Parts: sequence; C-alpha cells; structure tokens
Amino acid sequence: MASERYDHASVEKKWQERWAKEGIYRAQDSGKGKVYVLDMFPYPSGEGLHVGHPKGYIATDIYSRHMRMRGHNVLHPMGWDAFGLPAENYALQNKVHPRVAVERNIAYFKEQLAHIGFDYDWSREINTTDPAYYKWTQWIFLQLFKKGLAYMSDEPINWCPSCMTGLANEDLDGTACERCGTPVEKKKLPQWVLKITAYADRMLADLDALKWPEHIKEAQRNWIGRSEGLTFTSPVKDTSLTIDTFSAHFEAFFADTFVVIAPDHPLLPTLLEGLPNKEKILKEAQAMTDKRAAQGYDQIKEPEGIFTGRYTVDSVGNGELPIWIANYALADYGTGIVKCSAHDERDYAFAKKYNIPLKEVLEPVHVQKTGSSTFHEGEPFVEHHGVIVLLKKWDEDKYLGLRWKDAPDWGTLLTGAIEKGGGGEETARREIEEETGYTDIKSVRTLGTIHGKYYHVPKKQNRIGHTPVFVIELGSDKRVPLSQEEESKHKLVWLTPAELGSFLTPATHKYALRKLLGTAGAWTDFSNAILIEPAEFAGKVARDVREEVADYAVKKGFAKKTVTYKIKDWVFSRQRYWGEPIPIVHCPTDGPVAVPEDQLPVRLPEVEHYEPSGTGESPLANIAAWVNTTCPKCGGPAKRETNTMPQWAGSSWYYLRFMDPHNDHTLVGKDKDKYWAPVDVYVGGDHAVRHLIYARFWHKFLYDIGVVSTTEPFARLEFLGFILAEDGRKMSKRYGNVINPDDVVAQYGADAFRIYEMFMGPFENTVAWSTASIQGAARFVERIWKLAHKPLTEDPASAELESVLHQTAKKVGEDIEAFKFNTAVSQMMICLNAMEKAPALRVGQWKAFMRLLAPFAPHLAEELWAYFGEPFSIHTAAWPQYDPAKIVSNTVQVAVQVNGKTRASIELSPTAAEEEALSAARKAVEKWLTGPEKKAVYVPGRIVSFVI
RNA sequence: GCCGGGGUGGCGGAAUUGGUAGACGCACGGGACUCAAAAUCCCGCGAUCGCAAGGUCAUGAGAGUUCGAUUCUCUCCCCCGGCACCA
Repeated sequence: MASERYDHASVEKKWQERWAKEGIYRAQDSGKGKVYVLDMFPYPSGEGLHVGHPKGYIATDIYSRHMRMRGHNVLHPMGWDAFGLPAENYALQNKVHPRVAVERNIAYFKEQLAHIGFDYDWSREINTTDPAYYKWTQWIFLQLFKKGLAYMSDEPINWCPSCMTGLANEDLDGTACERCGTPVEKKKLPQWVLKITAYADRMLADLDALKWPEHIKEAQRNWIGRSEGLTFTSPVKDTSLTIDTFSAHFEAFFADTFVVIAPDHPLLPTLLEGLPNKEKILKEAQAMTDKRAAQGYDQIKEPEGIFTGRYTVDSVGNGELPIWIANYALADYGTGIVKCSAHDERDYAFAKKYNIPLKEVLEPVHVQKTGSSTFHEGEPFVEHHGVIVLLKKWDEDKYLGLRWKDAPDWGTLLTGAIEKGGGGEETARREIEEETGYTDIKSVRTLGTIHGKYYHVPKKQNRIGHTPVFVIELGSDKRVPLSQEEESKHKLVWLTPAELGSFLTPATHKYALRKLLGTAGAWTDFSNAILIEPAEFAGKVARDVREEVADYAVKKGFAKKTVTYKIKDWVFSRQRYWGEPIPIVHCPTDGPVAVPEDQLPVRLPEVEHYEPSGTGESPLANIAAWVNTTCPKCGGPAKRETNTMPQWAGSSWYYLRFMDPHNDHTLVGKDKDKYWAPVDVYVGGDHAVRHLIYARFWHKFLYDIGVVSTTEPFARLEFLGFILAEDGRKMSKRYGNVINPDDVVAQYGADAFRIYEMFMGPFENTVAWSTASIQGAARFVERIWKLAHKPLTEDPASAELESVLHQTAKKVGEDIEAFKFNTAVSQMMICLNAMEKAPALRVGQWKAFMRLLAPFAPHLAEELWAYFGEPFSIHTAAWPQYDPAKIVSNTVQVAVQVNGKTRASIELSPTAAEEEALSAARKAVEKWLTGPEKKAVYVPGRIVSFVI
C-alpha cells in the first residue's frame, strides 16, 4: 500500500464497489434530523455528461456527506427526466425508438456518474418515462381536471413550425421557440390548458419566505407580472355593447381623451358590426397583426392606428372618446382595450401622430439633481410661490435670459416671488418693469403651472416652488431707468430658443422652454406630479393619493379594482409522441371525460411512426386501435385524447416520488411526506422560471387537495454557475470543445476532479475550465498522500498547529453549509501547508484532517482512514468538533496607524489592556508622532490608531 | 427603459461585514536536486521610486461620512442576468 504515488484508479474502484455493496448511503424513512438534498435530475441526452454537469452533483455530494457525518439522516437521490422533445429528436435522428435510446443514454450517464464517486441512494432511482411513474403524473392531471384547473381552450396558441408542436409562453425566447430558435406562429388548436393563474397570488406571496437567490425570486416576480389597477366599463355609442378598459396608472383618468383596442382583439368584429367600412377596417387590422407577428412586438417603433368609427361614452365623464385600433395594444394583457391620455408616452405619440386632442391633469414636479441647487436629501421643503416669465423681444424671435453676476455659470429666465394676495400675471408685469425696465407689453399668455424641488442657496433651504409660466411679448424697446441695485445684479441677454436651451441652468426653466416649443412630451412620472383633477385631490402628488383616488373612483361608480397578471395559463398539450398521454376520453355526448383512476396508467402505445404529423395532430391519432374506446360515463363509442403532456410535467413533482418511490397506492405516502418534506436544499442552474414555477404550482395544488403537507416544495435553492469550455464558449459538440469527465477522472482521479470543480470559484459563478489549474488540485491530493506516509507522533500538540486545525474544522463545516466550497478547499490547503511545515504531526490531528477532507475527496480519505486502522467507513464517522478556545492564539499582530496610515505592527495579546496597548504602540511609531496627540483609538486584537 | 447581481494583480478569486487589501491556487521568474528533462522542494511575484532601510500610489471613476472605507451614502461609467410599447 505504501506506494510512492497515489494510484487513484484502483483506490477509487475498490471503494466505489464497497460503498455500493454495503449500502452505506441508503436513506432510512425515520429517525431524527432528516435532511433532503436534491439535484435537478438530468435529461439523459445522447451526448453524455461533460465536466459542467457534475458541478452541482459534487456540491450536493459534499453537502450530504457532511450532513451524514454530523449525524443527520440524509436523503440524496437521483433519477431521470426522460420524456420530451430532445429524446424524441435524438431517437428520430438515430433511427431508434425513444424508449431504447433513453435506456441506452441512462446507462451511459449512470456509468459516468459512478466514476466520480457520488453518494446517491440508487435504491430510489426514478424515471419519468416508467409507466409506474407516469401513472401518477396522469393522476395529478386528473385531479386538476376534476377541480376545473385543467380545461380545454380554443384560444390561438404559440406553434413552432419546426418542432411541430404547440408551446407554452414559458417555452418562448422572445417570439421564437426556445429550443430551435424558429419564430413561433399563432395557431388555433383545441388545447388543454392548466390554470396556473389561479395560483399566481400565492406563488408571489410565498416567494418572500424562501431561501432562494434574489435574482431567481425576481425573475419569478417579473414573470408573474402582477399589476393592480382599475377597470372602467363604458357603453359604446350607437350599439348595445360595453367595453372594459384596464389601467394601472389610473390616477390621471380625467385626462383620458381616446381609447385603443388591440388589432387582434376578439371583440373587434362585433364592435364594427353595422359600420359600412367594417370589412376594410378588419382587413387593415389583420395586416397590422401580421406585421407585428412578423417583426415581433419588441421591434415596433412607430405607433400605427386605424380609427374604428366608434365612440365610447366615458363612464368618468370625459365625454365621447373615439375608439382606435393601435399596433401597440396587446389583446392578451388586461382587457386588451385601453383608455389613453397625455400622461403615457405611447398614447401621447399616437395622439400627436393622428391629431387626437389631449388634456393634461398632471402638473410636472421637476427635481433639481445637478449643481449647487441640488435639493438636500432628508431636509424639509419650504413652499414657495412665484412666476416664470418667457419675455419675448419686439420684432424678433428672441427671449430674455438673465446672467447672474455673482454666479457666472448661472443662467435663468425672469422670475419673481408672488407677494401675499398678489396674482400671477400681476407679479409677472411688476417683475418685468422692476428688473428690466421694459413697459410696452403687447400680449400675455400662460403655459400652465410647473413645480420644482431645489435648494435655494441664498436662503439655505430646500424649496418646492409652484410657478405659473407666462409668455409675455414686448411691443417695443420702451424702457424706464433701472435702479442701481437691479442693474448690478444681472445682465440681460436676448437669446434665440436654441441658444436659450444651453443657457438655462434650472430644470424647471428648461422645461418651461420645452413647453413653449411644444417639445415637452408626455409627463409620466406620477411620483413627481401634482394632480389637478379630480378637484378633491387637487394639489396632491399623484402617487401619494393613489389608494384614495382608487377608492374615490369605486365609490363614484366609475370603476372596479382589478388585478392583472402577465403570466398566462399553462398550455399543456403537445402534438408529439414522446410524452405522457393525457388521460382523457372525448365522448360525443359527454364531452371530455376523465379516464377512471383504476385504469391508470394510460400507456403510451407502440407505434410504427412516431414522427410528428405537423398538422396539429399527435402521431397517436393514427392508431385507431388505441384511439377508439368507450366512454367511461355512457359506455358509448368515444376517442382518446391524442395529445401528450409537455416535458415539464414529470419534473413538476418528481422530488415527491423520491420520498416513496415504490408506493403503488399513492404518489407519496402521507407518513413519508410528513417525514421528508420539504426538500431542504435544492441545487441546479437554468430553469429559473419554468421548472421552478411549474413545480411550485403543482405543489400548492397537491397541498390544497391534501396530498402533501407543505406549501412550498424547495425550502432552499442554490443556483450554480456553469462551467464554460477553455475557450470561454459554451461547451458543445458543435464547437468541439467538450471535456468528458471520464477523461479527467482517468488522468487526475475523481478526488482531484471534485476538488478542482469546487475550488474554481464561488459556486454561483460561471468560470471557464482550465486544464492548467486542475494541476493544483492534483498536487494537493498527492501531497496529502505523501504526508500520510511520513512518521506521525503521539507527542503533545504544538499550540500553533492545533489552532490552525481547529480553525479549519470550523471554517470547512461552516463553508460547506453556506455552499462556499472554494474557501473551504482553500482553508484545507492552508491546513496542509501548516501540517507539512510543523515539526511534528500527531495521529489525532491527522485523523481529524482526514474527516474534514472526506466529503471532498471520499476515495482518498477512505483509503487513508483504513491505512490508519480505522473501521469502515469514514463517511459514517463523526464530523470533528472544534474548540473555540483553541482557535484564538496567545498573541496577534496589531496594526498601528498614525493619521490613518499604517506605520507599524506590534505583537499583543488579544485581550491586552488599553493602556498597555497604547504605550507599546506609541513606542513602535515614535518617529511618526511628530505633534500633539489629539485622539487614540484601540480595538483589541485589531488596531491602534493615533490622530496628531 | 425598469428590476436584480457585479467591477479587486497576468488569471480564478480571498478579506472575520468598518480595522495591516491581494489569503489560497494557477501562470510566471530565480535557485536546489538531475548527465539532462519531467516530477519534487525552496525563494520571489500589484505599480512605482530607491543599492537598501524605507517611501509613495493602488479595490471601475468622482465626491461624502469616519481616526480608519474593497466594505457605508450619493452621482456617474462599464459588464452579466431577468422583464419589456404589460397600459
């Protein structure tokens, strides 16, 4: 055994066989301290594993081994997610039956996994394509059907012409099929749809308590896309119809001047009924829909519209509003019809293009964010009333600017404070005469009121200014002389609007100019806007009175409070062969009828051709013997549902089956669920939305019907970063840059491979594979092997080495629990360095180190454990306890700073008294203490800081 | 555009949550062993000035708080991820 080098191949084989034979990783269904550790189970593709796949499995392996050593009853299972398109496509390409292909692929995957030395409990292995498994997938579908949560729909669905199947919204990448990149089409097909929207609120609310990465929770919140608002109902003039419009920015509803409807809205033909040009409009609307589908919603830049000829009588009292068809309106969001106003960018642009009149009910509040007048955060605001004057020169398109003499970079318009009881126009006229001397006023008009938040430098206060804007034109240069004081304050300059644009400093003045030029656009910032209608809320910030406005609208009978979601019900039918048959029979008299539960599973029949038909019919439709059946209700002739379930069905509940994989009576026994649920740690990448949202949906449903006892399936989720190929690209057969773990294990050994993958960087980071860097892990393994064969001692331990070991025991344990494997490995390397350098190494210290190493390098640790005469197996041995007292050493290096700069380092006891520390520190930095000492800070064990 | 996460040597990355920035590893340079190479071991390794002792500058940029900032606050720039004419 005491060979020179570590012969990893034979050591690994030996222990892998022994572990399997003795079944040391088998989970018991009872006992204290259960821990359920789960990987996202793989899709057994024909290409086998590359080195990126096992990263998550190594992490759960280390975590579960560590928990087992801490005395927990650990469940760490593995299985296969083998239904779905990739398996079917692979089978089609290689001219084998998908079942055969899947079996072959699983065997290869399993062999590859075995080489890495995982602690899976293979007695619980499951496979989603096994009839004994999919029986329960079908059973769940039947329960959904019985509760009305699985229903048939005729709504057009996303159809991928390349994959020849319908897809759910979640299966899209923008407007293309996520799998093959082909743009999807809208296709009308009768579909099974699952009512995931019924669970949207609960899925949203329960996210908060989950120990999941923030970006995944956020992705789910975005996907659910909950939006609260009001729905207004108004009659359509000259018809018996009413329309509903949804608005989330309803505070400004008195500004609504027109209505838009989506070009593909189902109500459109009815709406146009009786109009002479109905057909023409419908044709144009269809063209708009087609154009939008061709280029994708996100490519629409230019608003386009068609007037329908209809008007709605606004329930709020805004009069008769014209109804337009607009290319930016979406039929499947909200009600598909929107009331529009000047306070929305798209609506504004649309109205401008088609000369639809607009009305404003929000006055902008400009917040000064640059320069010396930037408002001071947290300080109160003082109300200030004034005027802004755009003074137009006689005979010329130039306006008056003021350049301030005591602030040369400060350019403004003419302004003035409104004195008590004074009016705006009166103030404006007075200011013109006082500040400029001009007296010949030809005309006065107003551009409305604007508001500003800024810091008033002379008075040293935050202000919120309320200022009507006047445009005043002079008739001539008639002037009275200015006072000395006014003359000295600022210089008058006449500027063209373009010049004024760069001349003006305050945000409010710039906006006044844009108002004058008509380039101000829509004001859409409701948090910085003063409402002027309804009168009850005049003068209030729109966002601040949102709830009150909603209550007001409801009370007045204008609207109902409603909630809409971006998430759509889950399109659940696939027109492909390789999936779970949907357990439904279609009867001409009874409609869709559930297959009785005792007839489950509905087995996937053998077919000669399982190629997709492309007609929207599943390949199963051609098997008359299978399709034709009798109705379970009336006994008459009926046909089986021929669509299959999507790939995501089997994976939406598999974690439950691992708890009780062989149960024939129920999908999971109540006692088993009670004991094992929930999954304590779930590890995987990708699938931020789809799998994780589908599984949460099904789980909540199963909770509601009493099958499971928890409301969430995965208490904690650790998201892994991928491993890229050495060239920085994705690892793919296409690029020829795939690295097979078998080769790595053969060359460096499984343990070096495992350690390297964990040491590459933080678990959640995506890092490129480096053949050079794996050498470091291999050297680490070799050095441990070497040190094990050096003489050990029974002598008393050196305090220093003892401290490092206890630190290592603490850090490795804590880091494993926190999924910080990279720093755990680093600490073991520090420990090995210390052991190599130590004058003597005790047997007990070495054995403790072996146990810390065991989760990372299970083969090496097991071999050396046996070498030191310990009983099989190290993986069931107890995790080393650390002694906090031993971690603290007698002396520490304390830095000494003078005026914030580190000047020396002194050795002190971590508990040294302040006086002692200060005098030692003073001595060490004597030459820097060149002035009287103003202050001295002492943080025991860390730092001494002097200020002179 | 909105939201989430980031920006530290040649590279992957540490930093006890405000206390000596660069742990650990890779790469690189020098040395030992060797006939030689590999492997192994020892030393060095942010920039800059200096023979050295030592100094100065450095965690995307700029400000602020503090005795002290990679860490906290604000503004800006850049990268990654999610959502997106979503009313």
